[in-house]
Amino acid sequence: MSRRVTMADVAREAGVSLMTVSRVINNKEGISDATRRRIQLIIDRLGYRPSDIARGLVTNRTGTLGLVVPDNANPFFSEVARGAEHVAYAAGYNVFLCNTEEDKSREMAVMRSLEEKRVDGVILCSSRLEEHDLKRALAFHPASVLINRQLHEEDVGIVLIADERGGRMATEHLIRSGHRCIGMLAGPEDSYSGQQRIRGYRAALADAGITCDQVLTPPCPPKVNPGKEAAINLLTARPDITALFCYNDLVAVGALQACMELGRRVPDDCAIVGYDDIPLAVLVTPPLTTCHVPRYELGSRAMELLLSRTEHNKPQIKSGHVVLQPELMIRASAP
Amino acid sequence: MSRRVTMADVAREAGVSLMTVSRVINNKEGISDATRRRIQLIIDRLGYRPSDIARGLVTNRTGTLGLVVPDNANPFFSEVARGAEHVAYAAGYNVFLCNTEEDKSREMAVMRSLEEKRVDGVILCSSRLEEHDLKRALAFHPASVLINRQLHEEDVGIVLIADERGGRMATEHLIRSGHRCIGMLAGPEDSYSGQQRIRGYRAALADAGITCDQVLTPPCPPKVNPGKEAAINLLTARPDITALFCYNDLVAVGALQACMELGRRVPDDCAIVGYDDIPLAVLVTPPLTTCHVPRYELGSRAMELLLSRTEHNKPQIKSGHVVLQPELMIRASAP
DNA sequence: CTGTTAGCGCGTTCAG
DNA sequence: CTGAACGCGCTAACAG
Repeated sequence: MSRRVTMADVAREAGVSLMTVSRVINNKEGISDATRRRIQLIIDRLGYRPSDIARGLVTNRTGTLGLVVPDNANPFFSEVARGAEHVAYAAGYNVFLCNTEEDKSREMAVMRSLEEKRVDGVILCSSRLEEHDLKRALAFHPASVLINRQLHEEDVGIVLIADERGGRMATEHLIRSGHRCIGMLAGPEDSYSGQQRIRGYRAALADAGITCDQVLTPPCPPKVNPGKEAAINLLTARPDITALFCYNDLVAVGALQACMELGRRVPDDCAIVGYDDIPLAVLVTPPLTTCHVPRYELGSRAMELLLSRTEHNKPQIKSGHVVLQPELMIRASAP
Repeated sequence: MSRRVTMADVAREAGVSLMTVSRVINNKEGISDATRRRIQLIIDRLGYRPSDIARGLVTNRTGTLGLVVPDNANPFFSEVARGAEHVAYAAGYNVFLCNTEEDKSREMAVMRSLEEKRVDGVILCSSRLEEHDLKRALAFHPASVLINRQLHEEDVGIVLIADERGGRMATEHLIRSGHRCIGMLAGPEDSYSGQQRIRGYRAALADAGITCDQVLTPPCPPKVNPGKEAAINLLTARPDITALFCYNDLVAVGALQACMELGRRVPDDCAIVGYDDIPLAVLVTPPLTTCHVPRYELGSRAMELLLSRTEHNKPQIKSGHVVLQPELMIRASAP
């Protein structure tokens, strides 16, 4: 490929000025249909592609957004991403999907890189950053939305799951089934949603007059194998536990495997409740009782919020604060 | 936020010229350590971020690459993406992860959008495009690599799985176990890897002296539910089938569910073999016999190839053609 | 309806 | 070791 076709090439070929070509490209008014068609033909023939780079330099907008998630391989986040991307594409935006791999310093690095790319806005999902760093990371972005993370700050949209309520529902379900010694595999300690779920868990126990025990809520990375390990440790240390509430479905699947390995039958010897309701939840044996979370909607709502903050012609979405409700799905792992 | 901090602001503040600042940013030689440190300090204090947009306009490089996959929610592709992104990040690149949702027109649209973003190169994974469209789509990109897709064209890197061999291994395993009527849920008809896997399947049957039957290889979208439907249809139409070879593990899980619904026990009444060996394969009951594919490596090798074609200082990787080997993992669904 | 002028923020010359 | 001028490809604002 010799040299890229530029607007000037098209203009010369058509015998018009740059502006005329520019107007055709951007579908602006004030061009006769005849010239418009003629120029479009030349554009197609030459294979001209407008440069978003050059355009971005002058308009100060890139048509690009950032979406930062802890782990793209987790079906929870890939579905959130689907929701967000769908809305973004429909509005003509592209999105950088960035993985932090549950790592704070990578999260900071990613945010900086997105700044340098001059994205028009960012969605930060389940950020693990401390408040100070988070504010700094957001400050230089033209618009931003948080998912699964609270922050007291004007100018940032927030989309949350009612996780305390979810944690409470899950735990109450286990209590109603007669369980009195309920452990929780609590997920990452710096996860906001994890903290909320624990609150719900504790509140439910307290309401039932069951004394809480710190030992019963060990943290763990939110994946299958760490969940399995944590479950083995907890169930070995505390054989009196008859039920486990898990930070998410991946951890719950790990717990399932742990029970199998320990010779504990699910749900008879140990009931298990997950969180998220990812597709995997109904594919394992027994199927997981879990808190359903509207994952796609989490992403799409966040993106709508972001776009409304980005495109000033659109009516700003009234509330910058959306709370979505979880729903308990009762299946065989904790009937 | 009032106005972005620019290089000029830094230069003015430091009492030096733009060039001096530029040299510091890009770690170029010919700056005294003293000034370098002094300017770095000012950069940090002002929160200056170099604009990749402006830089891209002059250098003609964006530090951005495209990665196009059919379905980001499929664990196979998310792992390929992990491999590719890991290599890209290590080399200082960002990547646009783009979903086509198994749709050809979206695939074309995505490729065009990537052109306009002026990415430095593209990896196209499991492209469904016809040869003509594919060549056109690649032509305007400075560098490109194909995964799971053959194409006779100089200047494009290719990373493949030996899928014909994989299909053969899977089928031979079933034949060795005594099966004589083996169906195949063949996946998308326009998938190159699907076509290769069918070839392997047919070759194995032919070698064993088993007559092939077109009816036994219905295509289906590569997901759980379509796989389930296809399996129900096939097993209902041909109850004499005692084994199914599936395009991928998602389809195989669908087949598993179909068998459960039809009251067929796996593997006794119907053996099932999948493909890919995604994490889910060992989580379902019974665990799937499947062809393991080095998914992460598929992505990382492809990205290495792409970078070697993008960065002219690096030694070009000799062969632009990499073939990775699958490996049969024998588990309970087809012992 | 179409063209002209100016500059977006930076890196690449080439001179000091 | 440092700086001044120029242009990357495009659009905004204003003329005609």
